[in-house]
Amino acid sequence: MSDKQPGNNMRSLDRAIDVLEVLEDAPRGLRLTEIARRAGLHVATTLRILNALEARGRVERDETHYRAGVGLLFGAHAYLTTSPLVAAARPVLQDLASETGLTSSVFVRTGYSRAVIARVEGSNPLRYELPIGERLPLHLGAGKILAAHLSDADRDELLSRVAPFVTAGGREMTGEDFTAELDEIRGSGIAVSTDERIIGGRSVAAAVHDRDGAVTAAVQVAGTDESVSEDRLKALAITVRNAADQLSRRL
Amino acid sequence: MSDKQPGNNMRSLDRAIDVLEVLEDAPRGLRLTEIARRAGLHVATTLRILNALEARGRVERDETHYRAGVGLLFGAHAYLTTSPLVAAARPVLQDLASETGLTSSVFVRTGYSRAVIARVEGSNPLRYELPIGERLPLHLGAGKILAAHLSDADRDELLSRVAPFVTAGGREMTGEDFTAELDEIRGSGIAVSTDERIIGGRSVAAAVHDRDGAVTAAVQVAGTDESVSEDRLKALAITVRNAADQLSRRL
DNA sequence: TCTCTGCTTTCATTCTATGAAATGTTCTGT
DNA sequence: ACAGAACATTTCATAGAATGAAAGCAGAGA
Repeated sequence: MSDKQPGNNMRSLDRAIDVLEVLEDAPRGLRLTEIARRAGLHVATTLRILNALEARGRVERDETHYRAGVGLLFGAHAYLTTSPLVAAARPVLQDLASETGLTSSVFVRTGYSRAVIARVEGSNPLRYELPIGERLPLHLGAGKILAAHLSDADRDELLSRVAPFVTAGGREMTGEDFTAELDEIRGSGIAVSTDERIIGGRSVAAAVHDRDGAVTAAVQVAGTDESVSEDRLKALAITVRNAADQLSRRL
Repeated sequence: MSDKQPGNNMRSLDRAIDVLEVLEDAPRGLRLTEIARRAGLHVATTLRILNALEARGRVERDETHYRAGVGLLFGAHAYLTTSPLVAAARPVLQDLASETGLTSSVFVRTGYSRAVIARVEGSNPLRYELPIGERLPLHLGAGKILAAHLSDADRDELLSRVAPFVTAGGREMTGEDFTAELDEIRGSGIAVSTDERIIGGRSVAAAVHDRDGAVTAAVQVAGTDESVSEDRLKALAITVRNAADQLSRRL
């Protein structure tokens, strides 16, 4: 899961997080052996970690399977209520959604993934389920605008993890293709994606900068390829960039 | 924070969770020394834990303060999408809310607190903010129905932590009062609360049992003391109990 | 400038965390 | 029903991670 980064002490804690990440990425419960395999840990070690986490409500189990526990809710709640970014994002998304009629979201990068941290549904709210906290790829959709501003080392690491890949729409991308696209995105400041993560879906995203100019988040509008039609793209690009800039200013 | 339970290995992991819990309970960022103080740990230890957590996105910091990190969202998402209880609760709450017009919730106990794991707003949705994952007391409101079914040891531990206490409405409760009320609640299977956690608020709650008969969750309807009027209580008690039983059967 | 408070680093020691292996348990297929 | 495999748990000796004291820094305030 995570490469052994030299200089990082606290091995058992680090491994516990490995275990948690395995659980977080699984759509259903997993057995001990499988968790150990995916986390790259010894079974005995994995068991001890799971027991410790279970004792604290961070993990739940039935007879045979382990899954995420209720205790994990507290952390998310704390993040959503204390993060200045989340607080700043809400009103911006509200405006963006009512102006465009599209579902508007803010993403943040963590490691080599991203997470939705705030979302306002557009006029036709597709699904009820709130996707906050879903782990999404950094190389597809709005993730690209975040990927485009990675350091060289981080970008290479990302490439080595995902490239080459195929989008949901069937487009094949090599590492070179992807790097080139990221350069383009960085130039224009806008990432447009069609059929990348979901077929029939299209999105427009722009980067949010913190006070130091570092890219910390992305603002996105998304919809079907009909609601985000080709001839709206130019206008949407401007709108989304404005929203992103507005959010940047609020930080 | 957590008593040293003998036989629990994985000390550093356990302490890391102590640190996380401190952060989760803080309405805003905290300084290193303060976190160490609240968690009952040495500053150096606390710092190492925070660094390890920060490296994994579980904690964020600005110049001086630490707070919960984005990485914590993933766990909550995983819990909400994989927990059978959450899945079973949703339709039951939907029915309950439309039948009563009241905000309907399911709570789960973790340690000596509880968490909202599912909620459907009633006819007058008070607040936009989604409270899923909020840590709430076990001795007030719907928490009582969970407290009423604790083991003797756990109940004593809870008492030692909170009793004596005063409700939001100003009622003073000693440990004996509280124990007596819990006995009553256990007998009737229903917990009614007025002005306990919030002034002007009233709720009715019933217990959910798993296959083994253990109490695993609580179903609650809540509103103002006007919307949950005295003369509705009898009918609501039956409705809520039915909902709880229905949920029990789905597990 | 000096002092106080809080943060970070260093270091020797201890005892936690570790993995191999043995033991116990639950599936699977015949 | 049985044998064999796969999985889960416990035990144990050892390595080295985690620990806390103390020293070294940095920043705030007087």
